[in-house]
Amino acid sequence: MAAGQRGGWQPPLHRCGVSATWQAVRAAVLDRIRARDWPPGARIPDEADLAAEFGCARATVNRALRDLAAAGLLERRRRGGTRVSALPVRRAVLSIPVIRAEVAARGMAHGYRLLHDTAGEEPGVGPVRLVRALHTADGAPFCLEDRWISAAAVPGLAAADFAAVSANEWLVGNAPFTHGEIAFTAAAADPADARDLGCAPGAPVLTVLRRTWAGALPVTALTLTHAPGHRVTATL
Amino acid sequence: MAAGQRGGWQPPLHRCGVSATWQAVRAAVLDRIRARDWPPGARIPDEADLAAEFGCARATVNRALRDLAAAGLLERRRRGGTRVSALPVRRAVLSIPVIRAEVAARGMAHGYRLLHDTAGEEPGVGPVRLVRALHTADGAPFCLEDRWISAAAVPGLAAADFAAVSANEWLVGNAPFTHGEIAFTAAAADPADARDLGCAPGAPVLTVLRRTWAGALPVTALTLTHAPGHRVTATL
DNA sequence: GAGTGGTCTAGACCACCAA
DNA sequence: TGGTGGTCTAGACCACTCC
Repeated sequence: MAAGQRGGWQPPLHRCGVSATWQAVRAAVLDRIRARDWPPGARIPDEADLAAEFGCARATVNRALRDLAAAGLLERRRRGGTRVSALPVRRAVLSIPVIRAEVAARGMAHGYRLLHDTAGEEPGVGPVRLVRALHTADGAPFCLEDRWISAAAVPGLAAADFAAVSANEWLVGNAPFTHGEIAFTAAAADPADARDLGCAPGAPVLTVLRRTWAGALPVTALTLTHAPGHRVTATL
Repeated sequence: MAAGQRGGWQPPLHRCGVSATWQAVRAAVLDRIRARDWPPGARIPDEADLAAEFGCARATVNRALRDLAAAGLLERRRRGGTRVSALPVRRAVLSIPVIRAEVAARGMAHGYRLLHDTAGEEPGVGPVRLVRALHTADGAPFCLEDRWISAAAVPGLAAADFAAVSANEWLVGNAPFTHGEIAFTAAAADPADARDLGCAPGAPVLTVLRRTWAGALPVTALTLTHAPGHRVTATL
């Protein structure tokens, strides 16, 4: 679904109740699913029927049902109709801001220090720039950013000054990507990370691995090692 | 957008190229953003102008732009127009299947054992059922499920047999919720967790905290403690 | 083959908010 | 207050896929 529609929301009262909005249709369908009026696995009426029932256009019903399908509550197939998911795979939207914005959103002052910046070679990628930096929040270590950046995929890379602007932020504006993946895992802080993060060696730290591509070309891969206690949250 | 449209996709060739599809419009706009034809922060033409340019209906442009806004690449405001995000907050969609399905998706056999099941009281919630269970994958510990379930919010709770069906799965069909939150953090395995998971005490483990509500009523809260090495992944 | 969802169109009204 | 996005409509054609 459109993430922008999440959060506090008021139903628009167009046309003063003359006809249903797509949100109203979505709510009505959701109620029937939850009331087990339409039990898991059951097929629900087709769009034309629902449109007639709700007194709206088919396009309105379509939008409502598409939204519920995107949320994992319905499964739709051409010719096969629409069914209530038997085992709904709920989906949560994870926001991934620039680290500086993430720290600022917590009401803290963001700091940044470049730790290492060298040239290297990444197998299967070619020449890369290797960067390690520390982000701080109100002066305390927030997370370590370890990454390589492909020289081939990022024109102007050599000229970037990562002492002045974090690679995290510079890349946002200078290295567009088409797709990527992200993974979360727990790890024990290794001695170097522990030193830079100011925590005990072996302390459990949340690491975020991210990798992006521009088409078939790898752009960058990074590991964010967060200070102990860090949480990543999302809304269901 | 509809999740069903992700993945390998071929542009529909309706009308043999006479007019643009919304995906084509989205791709064209994306190209201009990436080419910095429309730099970060810049205002882009309004929907009517783009519709004229692409030779399609405004609704088609609207759908394309809404999709890009949902992905965090555009910011739209009535009267204010549409702008390219200066600091795009990328969004990733996290799938949250039932644990049994998650294990099965990895091609492993799911196992389940109830460890504890008692009545209790949760401050601010009232009487709850406290459940602790272990999920296994091919016989090896996969994750610990620790949760409370509100008796007030879940009719039929007392009759549920969590030795036969995991609470995780039973709740999917029996305790609909309206909203919830999820958080990831790294922790050190405490002695009890270490024993049940078969890992060393103090080992770094990924914990997932989840909490759901039905309207204003808390439904359940759980902690999933995953075996060391576990990863949670999503696509950008 | 035929039923269902996916999408496009052209027009319309409305809500919101920046100029 | 006017311009912009948000949405609805009624109709249409098409793609997919189950029967």
